[in-house]
Amino acid sequence: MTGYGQFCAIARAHETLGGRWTLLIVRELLCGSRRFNEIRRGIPRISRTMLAERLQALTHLGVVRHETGEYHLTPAGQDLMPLVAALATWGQRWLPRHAAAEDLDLDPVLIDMQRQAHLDLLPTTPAVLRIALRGQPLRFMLLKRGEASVCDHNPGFPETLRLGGPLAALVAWWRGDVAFAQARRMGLTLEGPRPLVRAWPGWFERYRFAGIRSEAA
Amino acid sequence: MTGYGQFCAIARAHETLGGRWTLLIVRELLCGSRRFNEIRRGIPRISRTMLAERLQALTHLGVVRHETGEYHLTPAGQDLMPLVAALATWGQRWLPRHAAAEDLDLDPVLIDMQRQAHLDLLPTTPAVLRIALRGQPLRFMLLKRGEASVCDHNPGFPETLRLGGPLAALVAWWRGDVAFAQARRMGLTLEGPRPLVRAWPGWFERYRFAGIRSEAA
DNA sequence: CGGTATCCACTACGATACTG
DNA sequence: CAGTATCGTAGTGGATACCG
Repeated sequence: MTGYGQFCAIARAHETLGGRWTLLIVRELLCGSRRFNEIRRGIPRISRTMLAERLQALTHLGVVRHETGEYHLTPAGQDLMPLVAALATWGQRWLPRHAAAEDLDLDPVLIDMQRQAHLDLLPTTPAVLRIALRGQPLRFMLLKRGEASVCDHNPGFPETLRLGGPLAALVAWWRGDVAFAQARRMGLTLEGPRPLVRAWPGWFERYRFAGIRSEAA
Repeated sequence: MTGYGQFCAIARAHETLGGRWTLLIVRELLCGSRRFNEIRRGIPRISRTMLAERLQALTHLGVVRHETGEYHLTPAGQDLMPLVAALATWGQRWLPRHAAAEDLDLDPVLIDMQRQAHLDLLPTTPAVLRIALRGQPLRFMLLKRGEASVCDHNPGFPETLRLGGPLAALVAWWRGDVAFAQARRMGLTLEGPRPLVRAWPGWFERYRFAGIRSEAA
């Protein structure tokens, strides 16, 4: 017995979209990812098999279109934005903030930061941020006027800034749980020239849903 | 590997609420069900074990409160309404209407009809509707001013109306896919005194999301 | 890079029986 | 009525290896 046997659109939509990974893939596409491995970078724990399967299912459903190696949302897919936003809003509002900071991957955070950088506020002289968070892989972020990008290796410029400490502290700030100063009190370290360090948090518009107040007991 | 490893509230909310059955249980509670078996009547295919488990999980999450044998939504639970509505809206708009009429259970439809009856439009002299749809269990609906209820056996009044034909036709009307006249062309039959038959469809405010236009190709 | 094919482990789920 | 306990299975999804 696989179906719910219900006429109601809630059940039918859940049968269709409720599978593991599915809505995360939609989120990646809503955020602008287009290529197979680009999507994967935002969802590191999904297997290639699974991603391929889900993308095919979404294509058959009419949510995704696949042409010239790129995946795009159809109108039906774009219309999933309210649903995804409702999920995020509820989660920000009611899920406990402190927990869940365990067992997180770094890359999705960095990709989100890259997406949310104020490109026009970045410094004109390129700055490279070395990101060495406890227990996480080493990463670099290039920040210069008009461009923000993440790489595994230093792109060639001098490392002007160094970020260290626990990922949980970075996430707490990014997600809107605490101010940057408090994230530093949680162990996050940002080192480099004083003016750049002071300016750095302002270079980013935090997580899209960072503004939603927590109501969790 | 069970988690998504994502900081994002979408993933966290989905880990929490995305399991099979969970949102259907929330829907039942949002619609006003309170007792264990009352919830089950709206979700006939869930096992008792599963329902008990899910309710416990929801209680631990702070979405449901259990006292004096009744289940209630907490504020966090009531705040799931926008999410459930977004799911239903997307489903009504984009999922194919024709299909999915196979393999449906009758009872959830009848319960929804009972909930959506205009109690003040029902006739003052009680009318019993005998519901004998092809391949479905026999049911009765008592309709009288101020009360609508569903039972497995005739509650004692004469059967003034008889409903027959395929469940798919009833559902198509209820869900807003077709007008009542067209449902009859799909094989739905309603027999009884002419004035009651004519009035009957007007006694109900159809499915909550019946008004949402389908955009499906 | 962008997938597909195959295999295996696990666990989520349903059926059944039992309790207060 | 309102559950809990136990157990067997079907199906999901991850790992691995392989293609174009």
